[in-house]
Amino acid sequence: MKIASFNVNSITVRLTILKDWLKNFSPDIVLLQELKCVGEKFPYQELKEIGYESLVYGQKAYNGVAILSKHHMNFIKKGMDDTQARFISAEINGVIYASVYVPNGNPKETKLDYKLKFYDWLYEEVNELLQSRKPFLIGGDYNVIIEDSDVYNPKAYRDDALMDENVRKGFKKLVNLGLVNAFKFYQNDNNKYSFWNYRANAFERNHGMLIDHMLLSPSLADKLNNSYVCKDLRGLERPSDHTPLVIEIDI
Amino acid sequence: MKIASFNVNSITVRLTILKDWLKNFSPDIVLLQELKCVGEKFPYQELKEIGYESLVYGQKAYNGVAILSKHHMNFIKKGMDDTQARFISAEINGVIYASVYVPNGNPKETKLDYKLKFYDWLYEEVNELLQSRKPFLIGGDYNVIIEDSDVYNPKAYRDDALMDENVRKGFKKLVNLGLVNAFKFYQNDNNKYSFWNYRANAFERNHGMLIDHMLLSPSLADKLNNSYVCKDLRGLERPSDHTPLVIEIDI
DNA sequence: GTATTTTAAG
DNA sequence: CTTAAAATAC
Repeated sequence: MKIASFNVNSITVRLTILKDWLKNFSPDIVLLQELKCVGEKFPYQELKEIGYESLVYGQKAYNGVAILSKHHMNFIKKGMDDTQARFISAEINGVIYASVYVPNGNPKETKLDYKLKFYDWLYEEVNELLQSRKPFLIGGDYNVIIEDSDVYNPKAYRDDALMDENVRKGFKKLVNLGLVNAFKFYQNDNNKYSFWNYRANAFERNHGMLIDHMLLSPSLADKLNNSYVCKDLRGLERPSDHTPLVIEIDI
Repeated sequence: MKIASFNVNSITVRLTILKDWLKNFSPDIVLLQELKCVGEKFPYQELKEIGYESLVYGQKAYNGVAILSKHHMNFIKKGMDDTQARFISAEINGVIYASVYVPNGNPKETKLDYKLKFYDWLYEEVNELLQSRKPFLIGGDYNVIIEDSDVYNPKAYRDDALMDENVRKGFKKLVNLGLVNAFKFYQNDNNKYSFWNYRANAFERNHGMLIDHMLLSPSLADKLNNSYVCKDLRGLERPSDHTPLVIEIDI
């Protein structure tokens, strides 16, 4: 079973790339972020025609998350609040899947607090999920560089909200609840980053970073077989600045 | 010889339509309005490659006029002032050609005055041209509906700056200096309008108006053979809201 | 650098 | 309705 997380940076602009990828790559479940699209305008029908049901928490100009699935889904919840659509979860065949878009947090003066508050909220969510005793997975754009080797030039990001000490702690606290950061077990020089800035030919120069992650409950982690990014999508015409991050599990 | 006036509503967006038309229709001289483009970004080279020299009075977001010619041009002047690029003139084989983009004048409360001032300025320009004793032609978007039959629904425009009494007088004063309003001699039910609003399927319903005009000095008017609009351009993908207005003269 | 919104102009 | 710009976000 293939499960992917993909920050599309506008579902509208990326629809062709997304559909082509779904058709060729055929993931079972896809967690989407940065739809930049309200629910009413989400392309439900176009995705249904190629075999995917959609569950959407949309928003006007920013944010917006969704879950696509080949299998039947039961909606669970949206979060963190009504003002920013950054979390949605669903149950599929007894497993809970969540798509998360953590705030970027820059500039720190005005936006870091909300990001840290979001991490606190996410911590409580994971706690609830653990108490449910169901297997689960939370994938998405966590907007955190968890270690210096995850970015081409860590010094340039020293003061960025992506590398903020408390943000890193927020992420680490999640993992330390007993989750498995799936991609980290398969990361290597050719499978290292999930994001390349649009500016300054960052992709061509491989000036990327890893900010998308897939966190698995212990029961799911037992079945983990592989994890990688679909780097080729970043080289297409009008790409997202993120690539899909994929895990393969034995269910 | 075919001479055309065409409000392109952005030279950038209309470049393909314009070039295709130039190649197929092959006018000798084209007066352009609403370039919405600064001189530095004008597509001189692309037009030169298909046989046209360009003389441009550009402006950033609005206005902007130009003259395209297959024949050698001598620049004469730009006007009316430095703040709004709405007039440019050149001499070609002893004849003076001017491209004019009269202000729309709506809302009247704030913009009619400048429009009337522009008509006054144009009146002085025509006087100077008459005194030069050279044949001349001033074509463009005059933003005036000179008679009620020139618009599909005159009542709806009763209070519009396009039908303002003083605007009509301003235009009539120009003509009364002894100019010939070329299109009027050939206007008929199939050759009636030069503009259709983008809104409400105006073109499909033929809800158009005539606001582009070509005014000829008496010496040129003697050689006038025909005048018409290239209505087909309005039916293309991403058209201008105006069509080219053409005259044919015997020189 | 890419994408969306808002505003202005028509 | 279409275009362009400016502002915002990332």
